[in-house]
Amino acid sequence: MSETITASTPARGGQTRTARKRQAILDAATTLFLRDGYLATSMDQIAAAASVSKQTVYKQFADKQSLFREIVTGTVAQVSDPVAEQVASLRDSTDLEAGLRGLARALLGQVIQPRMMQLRRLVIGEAGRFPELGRLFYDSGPGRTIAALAAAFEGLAARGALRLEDPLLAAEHFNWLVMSTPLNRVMLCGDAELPAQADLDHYADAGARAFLAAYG
Amino acid sequence: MSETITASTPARGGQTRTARKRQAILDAATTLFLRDGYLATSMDQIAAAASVSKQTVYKQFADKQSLFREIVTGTVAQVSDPVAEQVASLRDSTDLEAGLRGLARALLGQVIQPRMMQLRRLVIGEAGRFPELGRLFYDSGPGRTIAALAAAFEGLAARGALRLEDPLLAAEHFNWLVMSTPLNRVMLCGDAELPAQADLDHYADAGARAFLAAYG
Amino acid sequence: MSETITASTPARGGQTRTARKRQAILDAATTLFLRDGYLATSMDQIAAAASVSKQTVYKQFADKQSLFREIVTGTVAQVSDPVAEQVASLRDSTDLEAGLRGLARALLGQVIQPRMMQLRRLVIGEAGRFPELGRLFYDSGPGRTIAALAAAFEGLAARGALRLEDPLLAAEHFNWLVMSTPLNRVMLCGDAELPAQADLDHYADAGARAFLAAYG
Amino acid sequence: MSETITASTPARGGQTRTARKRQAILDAATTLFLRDGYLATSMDQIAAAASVSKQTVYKQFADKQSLFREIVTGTVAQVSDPVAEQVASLRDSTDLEAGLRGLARALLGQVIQPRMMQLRRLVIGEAGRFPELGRLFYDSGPGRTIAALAAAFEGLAARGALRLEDPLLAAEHFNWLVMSTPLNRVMLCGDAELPAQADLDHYADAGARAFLAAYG
DNA sequence: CATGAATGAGAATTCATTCAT
DNA sequence: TATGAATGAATTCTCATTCAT
Repeated sequence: MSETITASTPARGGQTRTARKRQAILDAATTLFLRDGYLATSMDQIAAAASVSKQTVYKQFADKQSLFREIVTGTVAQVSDPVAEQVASLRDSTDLEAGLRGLARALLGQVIQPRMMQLRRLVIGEAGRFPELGRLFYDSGPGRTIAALAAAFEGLAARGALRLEDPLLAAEHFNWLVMSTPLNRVMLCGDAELPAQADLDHYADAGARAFLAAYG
Repeated sequence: MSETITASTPARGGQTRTARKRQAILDAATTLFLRDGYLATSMDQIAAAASVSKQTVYKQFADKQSLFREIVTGTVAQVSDPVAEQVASLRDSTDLEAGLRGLARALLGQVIQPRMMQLRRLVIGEAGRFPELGRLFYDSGPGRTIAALAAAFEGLAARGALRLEDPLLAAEHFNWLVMSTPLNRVMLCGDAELPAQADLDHYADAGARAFLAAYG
Repeated sequence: MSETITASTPARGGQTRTARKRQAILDAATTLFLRDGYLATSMDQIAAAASVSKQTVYKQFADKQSLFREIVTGTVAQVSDPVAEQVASLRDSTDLEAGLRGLARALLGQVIQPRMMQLRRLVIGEAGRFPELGRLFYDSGPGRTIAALAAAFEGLAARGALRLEDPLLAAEHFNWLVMSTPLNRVMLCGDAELPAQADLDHYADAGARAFLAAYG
Repeated sequence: MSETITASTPARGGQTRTARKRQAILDAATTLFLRDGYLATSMDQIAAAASVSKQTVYKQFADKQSLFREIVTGTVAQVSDPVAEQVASLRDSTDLEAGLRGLARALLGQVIQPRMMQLRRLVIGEAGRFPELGRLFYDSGPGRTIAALAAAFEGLAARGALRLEDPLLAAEHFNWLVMSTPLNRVMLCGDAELPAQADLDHYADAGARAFLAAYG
């Protein structure tokens, strides 16, 4: 018997047609939700942007809230991963100042990405409607980074490379010294205000330097 | 200014009836916008909450956007005032550490108020729709505080009480060292996460201490 | 001061404009719900039939269910009243057979009205969605009639005019002897099957006669 | 009739796969239509409940109305059969009272079954949309029973066992004396109101007794 | 032949805004 | 002037039915 190609033909990219459509919906919805917010984005828009019928959207996602939650959860997960490794590499750094400066630049670079800033604005703006997403964002974003920093700092303090009593507090201080200034400016004044790379580096370096002056 | 005599009886509080209704609308709209956001608040709700007909709302405010802008502008103005004085008083403080600690507590106390946090979330969430409000908030909030701090720090540096090259940068560092930790936590995790007063003081003190360790 | 005619001008029929519109909505909705059922009647249809905007409908009635409940409750009330009096007059009737026959005709006449039959069908058909309406209908319709009959029969039995042990049971028997035949036929076969007045009288008389044969 | 050989393997129960699917659809649709009504049941639900694709449903049944008609017709047929025999057996009964009482209990037992009550509610509720189903139900249900009763009663009257002029009328009276009370209560107040078996027997006995008192 | 997608419409409900009274 | 009604469109979600794969 010849091999019949049936129903779910696994076409482009090894994905079934359904999975491809699902991905198109997720992509479209991500773009729209991040740009316009939850209420200002309609399911019609999403379906149109994904070149998919509304039915298909509703067959894949129970309702608008589910879709939104999935979008935010997924986007958070995408961005929260790479941070931890960078923090961990701090322990082995021989030149602490250089290590902190590099880390500062990396962290700030992560956080200041347009996509990341939109997500932050979105989550903050919808904190009333979706409180669990705010907490999720905190835990996988700042919370996670700070926890990793605290662990690293504790190690450095044990080696005498840092002088500190409360590693968590020091981690908070480092984190926000490095990124609060550009973060808040961009968050409130828009991506138009996004500083040039040189300025970002300057903020990062200055934050690392101030941290070392206080805890070095 | 001469008192305008209108058809309306100038009753309670020396305000004309029209002015009183206008105020009722503003109050109601402030509460609702801050709680539910721009899109989720309807003109019907506002009129009902102000015990006023919808027509009256439209007579006083051209449209929803105007009303929203006025609300945000007004609320921003209310809160941004008292900060400057407190910063200015830093110059005359004999005990710098105590002065900074007091200032830190005061600033954080201002910023962490529920009303203030709601406003911040609202402005950030609507940054896409009302970019000018984001900038306004920044300029009358963090921007203004930081500018005042920079001026004060410059004076202290001139007196040799602080060691710094870039007063604006130092001001940024002080500001965010003091409030970033609780601010971000509450902003994302909700007012439920609002720390107790003792914890707030601790954050403020720790921020001031770290600042002094770096710049003192 | 001249008497100003303000806002709610009490116009036609002593009703305010709002009340008049409300009544128009109720009338239209009654007709449509009775004719087409709950699900097959749309709020658009109702608004159109009442020559009223959909907004006006929703301002008067919270939602479709509320409107439906009000319709059914109101229609039930309209029809359930006149029965009791007729039953009560039975006690004073000197000619029991004539009295019962008259009562039978009256009861059947009430129940068999098209409006009443539609209501019955509607309530039965929606018993799943609105169980409370089924009970309401029962209590104000058959239940009430039967209770009144039972009371009357008890009196007659005390006078020796009827021979019975369980007045409630006798009341049930009388009621259904009189109306089950035409009621069930019309309910299932439609108003097209509605018997002529002479046939109705015949059913009523035959029911009363059978009742007397059993309980006389 | 020759057994058709199709592409499908004639598996379980000697039924072809197609026939099995058809049956699954009918079962699922029966359950859903009886429980939720015509409009509130969607073809999607039916397909899902039958574990069959929607296309398969439409391959077997032209449209929703056809499927509904088939459901109701079939369910009516299932239940209407056993009644006739029981009625017929009345002729040979030596003890008329016992025979009537037994028949009354049997009839009521048939009619009061939950499945039967759901069907009755469904047919009544959809009488507007599907008038032919109401008539069908009447003819195969009450109509058929009453006709059989009339025939039996005529025989008994000829034997002098009953005293009656209009056998059809007597049949109607017997039928409704026996079941109207519980039937109407359950139909309107829901299956929650379903009387216990003892109560049902009591209604049946009382109905038979009243009938005998009138016609014996 | 059967699965998922598409269609095209229609449901309930809400909105910002503007007339009429 | 201020109230209720109207407008007209948009929202989320569902439906019966039909293609395409």
